[in-house]
Amino acid sequence: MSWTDERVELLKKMWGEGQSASQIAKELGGVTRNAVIGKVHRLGLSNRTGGAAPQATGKPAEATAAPQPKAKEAPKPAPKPVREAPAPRPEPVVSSPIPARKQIIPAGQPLPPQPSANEIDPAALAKVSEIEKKSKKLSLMELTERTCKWPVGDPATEDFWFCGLPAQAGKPYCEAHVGVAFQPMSSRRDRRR
DNA sequence: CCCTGATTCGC
DNA sequence: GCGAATCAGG
Repeated sequence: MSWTDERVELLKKMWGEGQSASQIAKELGGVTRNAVIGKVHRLGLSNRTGGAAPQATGKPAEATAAPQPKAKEAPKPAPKPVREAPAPRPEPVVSSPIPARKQIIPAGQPLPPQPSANEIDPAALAKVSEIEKKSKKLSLMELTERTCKWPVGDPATEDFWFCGLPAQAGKPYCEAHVGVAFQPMSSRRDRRR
């Protein structure tokens, strides 16, 4: 595989979105995460750690200030007659008059219980809410053995994805979701019969 | 152990 | 330019 314009473009896009190199590699196909990282660096992307780029072991340790031969402005006249105007935004998908909360039980394996009126650590719930913002929003096919398979949103709409954050080894969920998925069965009052 | 990006260097 | 190997860390 070679770095065609389209592939590079996708690389830039995904990298910009904060996707990991390995995920980008998987998306592109035919390349490893190393290839992606290498390309990222060659393209001049990477962290803008304006500060310092500390080397590994104290090997090199020289070159105080790298000379920047970039004395010219970035010419951006590229009219790029290719392609039409970028697609607008197929956004307005959800927003149907969905009554409060749907209690859909999709056929298939029993999905983990969505946080509801259950008795779960408020702290754990808060953590879940927080990490959901950072979720990779993976589709079903993008899940791997080591990505969090916690479903988010409503499976009946487009507003649905899987957490996708790195799952703990052996576990199906990431750290936060493991917290709410596996309860240390505490709030179960001794129910004598 | 799983993962992350960063760097090196032969090709 | 490319990317596997390696490194350094979480």
